[in-house]
Amino acid sequence: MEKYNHQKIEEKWQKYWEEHPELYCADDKSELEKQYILDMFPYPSGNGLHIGHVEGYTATDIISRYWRLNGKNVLHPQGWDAFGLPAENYAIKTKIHPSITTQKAIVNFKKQMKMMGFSYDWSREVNSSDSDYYKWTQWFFLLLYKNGLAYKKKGKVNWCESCKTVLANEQAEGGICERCKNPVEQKDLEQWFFKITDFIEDNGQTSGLISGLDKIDWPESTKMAQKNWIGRSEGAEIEFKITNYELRIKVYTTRVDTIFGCTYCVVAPEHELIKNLKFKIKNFDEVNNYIKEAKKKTDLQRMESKEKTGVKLEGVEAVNPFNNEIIPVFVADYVLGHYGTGAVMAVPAHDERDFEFAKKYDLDIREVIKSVDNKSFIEKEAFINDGILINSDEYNDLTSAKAREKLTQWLEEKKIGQKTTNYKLRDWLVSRQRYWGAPIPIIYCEKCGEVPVLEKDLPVELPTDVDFMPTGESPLAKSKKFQNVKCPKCGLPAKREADTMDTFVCSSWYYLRYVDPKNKEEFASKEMIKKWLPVDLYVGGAEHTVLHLLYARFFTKVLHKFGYIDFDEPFTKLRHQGTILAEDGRKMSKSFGNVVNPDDVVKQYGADVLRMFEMFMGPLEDIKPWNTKGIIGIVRFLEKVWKLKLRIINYKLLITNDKIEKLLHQTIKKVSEDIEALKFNTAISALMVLVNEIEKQNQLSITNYELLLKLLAPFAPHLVEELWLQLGNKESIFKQVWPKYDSELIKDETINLIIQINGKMRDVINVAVDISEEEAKKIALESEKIKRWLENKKVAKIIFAKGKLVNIVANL
RNA sequence: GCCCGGGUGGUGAAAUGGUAUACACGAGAGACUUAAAAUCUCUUGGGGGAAACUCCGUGCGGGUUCAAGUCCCGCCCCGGGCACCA
Repeated sequence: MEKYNHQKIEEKWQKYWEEHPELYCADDKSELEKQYILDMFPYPSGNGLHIGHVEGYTATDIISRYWRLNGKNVLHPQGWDAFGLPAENYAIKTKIHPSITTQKAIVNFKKQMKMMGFSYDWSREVNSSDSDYYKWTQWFFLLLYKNGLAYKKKGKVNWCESCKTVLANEQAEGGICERCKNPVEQKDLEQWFFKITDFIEDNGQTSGLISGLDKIDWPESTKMAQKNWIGRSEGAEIEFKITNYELRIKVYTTRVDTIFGCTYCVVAPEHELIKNLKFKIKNFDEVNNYIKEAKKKTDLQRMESKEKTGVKLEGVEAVNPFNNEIIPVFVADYVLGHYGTGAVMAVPAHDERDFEFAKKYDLDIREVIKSVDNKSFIEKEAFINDGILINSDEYNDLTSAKAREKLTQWLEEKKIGQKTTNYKLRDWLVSRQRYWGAPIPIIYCEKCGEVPVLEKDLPVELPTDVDFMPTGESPLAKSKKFQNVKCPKCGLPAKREADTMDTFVCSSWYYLRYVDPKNKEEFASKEMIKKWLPVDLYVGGAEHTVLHLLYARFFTKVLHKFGYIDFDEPFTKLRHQGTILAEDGRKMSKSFGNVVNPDDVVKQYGADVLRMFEMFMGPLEDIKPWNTKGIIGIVRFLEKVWKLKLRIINYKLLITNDKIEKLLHQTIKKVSEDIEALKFNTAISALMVLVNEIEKQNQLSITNYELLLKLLAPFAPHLVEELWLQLGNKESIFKQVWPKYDSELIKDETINLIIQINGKMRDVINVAVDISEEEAKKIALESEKIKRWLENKKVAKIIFAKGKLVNIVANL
């Protein structure tokens, strides 16, 4: 018998599959039940596919193959998230146009995916940098624009000096640029935003970004991360009068119940009150200096030192509306300008930050909430929990919750405040001063102002003749041909918007395009949307928890609201593949020199081995370290399967082997259930148990061997195709039907009945599976071992768990 | 600090409240071989014992239960997310 030669076999079958697209292409016309299995489309980097891609893509490939064998009409596409900063940065370094490097990377990625045997429907391939694709990205921009959901606004935005562009908040987490890891600065710039905040709560018939999470099957951690990022908080806005003046300070608080403990107010450095009260502030120079210094700080610097600083606004005083007390006002950068009202009422006794500030500047600390157990540590720290009100006039003795309700009611009656909900989530900044992205389809006319490009004029093509070196100016502004156009409204000379869109805009809708990728009239036809969407299973890395996954949900909700689609959550079920660490336990990184390259592993062991090894390492979602030594286990397993052929005998000559039959059917059940639950590691171990058992027999029927091959097919497609052919079959194994187990056959006739004494196992007796309670107890007590254990003991009671055990409770 | 996960052999890991450690790696012993590799067989949680057998054992301390890796309470440690959001 020929040796198992993975290189030869894998090459052969990859060629065969290429020639037989009907084996894996989704069928738009089929009446069969659909399954849409989606991977997060990769950014085609020059480094090629890495081991982490292989993990997620293998999981979806197994599922896709499994559902096809189960008679489902499976849509399993792949494409390229091709725009973006890395390609452009690389282009800047090498002076090669990003379209060329990207195209090269795509060719390599695709080759590697085929090398892995992934069964993608390549007829639906999309590339976000193709004008056929970004035409629709621009169309979505216009849809948002026309509905008031895309707008231009001047304000403080994140600026990355190294990437020379603005960034969305989600891409500047922790004050660091998501791409280049340099600190982000704040700049005052006019930029384009998408109104994602309109969709936080339910919007008409469309579920909101918060409540929509309740109806989808996503990892709890991902849902929580999104909720935290949205950061909903309920509180109240309250107006504080300023003495001897008409202006008022509006503050936001979630703790109205602590208002009798408010001993000062604080406004953020950028608060307009300071400008408006310039003439009243006696120490304006000092205040102004403080503001200038505060503005200079990056978010990162602000975070590094949480030391509270601030300056009192001399000559300005506020009045607490509840007790008419006159209190000082400070400017301090621990209050954020963009959140709430940009001003707070400070209650040092019950807020950590106010406490710190009050201690530093020696301000009054007044206790107004006592804990239920009456303990007070106010000398050392703030008491921030809810409790019972004290020192609060007629509100004394109320609980915090009740007090909030009553105090807010009073504010609303007096019209000096109201209940308010605030969110941390801000609108999505989508414009970028970079070249390699989809141009924003807006034209500026001196007469008509901001004018959207007409739909019939889409796409606005990205010019190829532009110097893409970044300067902070949008590179597109350098192309006269691109910029100088006629106004679509009045026909007079006008200028195009020169910014491009954030790549996350492109990836917010790509899963819609796969259902109808060639459509020239619409982003996808209603019919195809209805047929395929939403996505049944989405697998990708956890790093997209608040970026792509939030944006994609937002887009879906917009399309739902305007009647383009009839679902408002794009991904019914989501799973993240856990990071595969390097052998040394660190992250794989070029700089550590510990990167495992799939090409090398495939060359040495084969794609089937790599696929199965990654699935066998542990649960899909767990973080797992790579261990080259372990690969040999899978190699041995596949070689065993290969060699089993030698044991085949014609079934007519075979005396049926009940033990193998039974185990085989138990394995069918186990593998089917495990695949559906994405528990590939235990599915593989079940296959190993089966093969180990078959090996112990010296003969194997063709039928049983074929069943084994079918079970293994989703995991090791190349090997099984070859063995299937060698058995004399003419058609691909993937035209077969997934085996069904015989529920009668897998039933056990006898079981090992566990006999416990006080919960500890003392004997095991083989009995009929349906043994009665009476009989079981009798057998248990008759056991010699048990008798010995029960000497000098009294049996108090006997527990019987049907089909499992007998537990004798005994004492002295 | 807050919010999620998670802690089981030498290692990756299994286990609807019911035999803890399946499967795999590694290690040890043996078979085959002049030898090695490969392959095959056996052993492999720890302690005690010649053995039969027995005691201990799922991060720590309590609890619920006939029975806890699994459920509850309080800690410790590790990983991840958010972080001056009032």
